[in-house]
Amino acid sequence: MMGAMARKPVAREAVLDAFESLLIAEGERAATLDAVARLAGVSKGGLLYHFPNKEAMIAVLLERLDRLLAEDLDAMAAAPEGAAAYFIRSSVWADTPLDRVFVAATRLAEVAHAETQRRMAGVQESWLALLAADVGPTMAKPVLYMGDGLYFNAMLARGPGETTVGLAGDVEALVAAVERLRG
Amino acid sequence: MMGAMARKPVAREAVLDAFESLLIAEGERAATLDAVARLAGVSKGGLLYHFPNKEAMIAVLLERLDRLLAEDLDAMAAAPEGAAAYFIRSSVWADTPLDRVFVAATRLAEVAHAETQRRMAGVQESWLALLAADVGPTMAKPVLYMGDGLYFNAMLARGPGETTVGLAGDVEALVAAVERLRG
DNA sequence: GTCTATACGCCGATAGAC
DNA sequence: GTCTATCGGCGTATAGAC
Repeated sequence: MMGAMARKPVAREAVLDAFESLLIAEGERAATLDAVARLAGVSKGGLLYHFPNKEAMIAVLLERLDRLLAEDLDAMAAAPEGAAAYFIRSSVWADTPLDRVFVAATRLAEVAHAETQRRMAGVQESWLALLAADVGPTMAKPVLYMGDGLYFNAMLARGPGETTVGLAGDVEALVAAVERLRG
Repeated sequence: MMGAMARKPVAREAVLDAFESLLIAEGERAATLDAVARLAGVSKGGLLYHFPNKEAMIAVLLERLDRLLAEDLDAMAAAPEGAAAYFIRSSVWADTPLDRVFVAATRLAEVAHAETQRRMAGVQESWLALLAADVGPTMAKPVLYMGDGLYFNAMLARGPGETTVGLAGDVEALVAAVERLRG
């Protein structure tokens, strides 16, 4: 028998993953309940058993964002290369769980979803604080914007996923730039 | 009498402006034909007289983008402070005509509108070329990403418009950062 | 827990009056 | 040139069978 903690049926996670994937690959408009259900391999009715409505699905996605982000902030604070270098390197699209929720959430923020916008603003503040501790308060924003720009470009390319080949090569130039800004 | 060049009725421009405003302030999903028509002060049928369908409206918006962008590239190339400093300063949201079409177009690119994505990629290349001529090939991308990050943040804030007050003060730090990267 | 069937509103677009 | 009326389709959500 499963313990009392063993909830979260597989179907539920599959639905959430499908929602995330569609947001990333095809944008918010394509992430309809129908499309999500199809990709997750359930019916629309089945989907709506797990999530009473679309807002509920978004809310759980944002929980996932919070959780993965908290882990990443710990890693960033403890990074041997320093928070700034860690941040830049992790701003390249690498299809990690955090990359995925982050981009998915960005798609929601872009269509003016208020709660998502609030969360994303909070994320930026957290990153900024750690960057300021590493490279100083005045250079923190330049570094933050460099990382954000990386994401922005990856997303415009034509949705991430297709790893813009040139990008990986740019990271070292960015890390080098960060070193010059340090102090 | 107006000369042969005097086309473009006011209503047509009003519709385009309304479309742009809605994209900026409320995102792509809110920029429906109904909403655009209402904001422009015409009926849906009236709107569809000027633009046979929504794609046509997007196409004309992209023409506006191209036109304003070409002007800005000229100014950037000729800027006394250098292309990089000009670029960073102009990446701050200032509600200029170019800022507005650019953000509006970004909203369309975000929902995976193919043609818009192509145009935006072209824009990035043009900027990159001018930046490379100013700060050198390796530091061009760090500068480009800084500017893009500025836009990204302004858009996440909660749609641009509400000028994130702190931002204006950050510009000098960014310009200073660019100076450090020069070489 | 998962499905089918269905209600209902909104979106894009057409037809045709004025 | 601008309007009203209307259609087909899709997207969210509900009801209820299995």
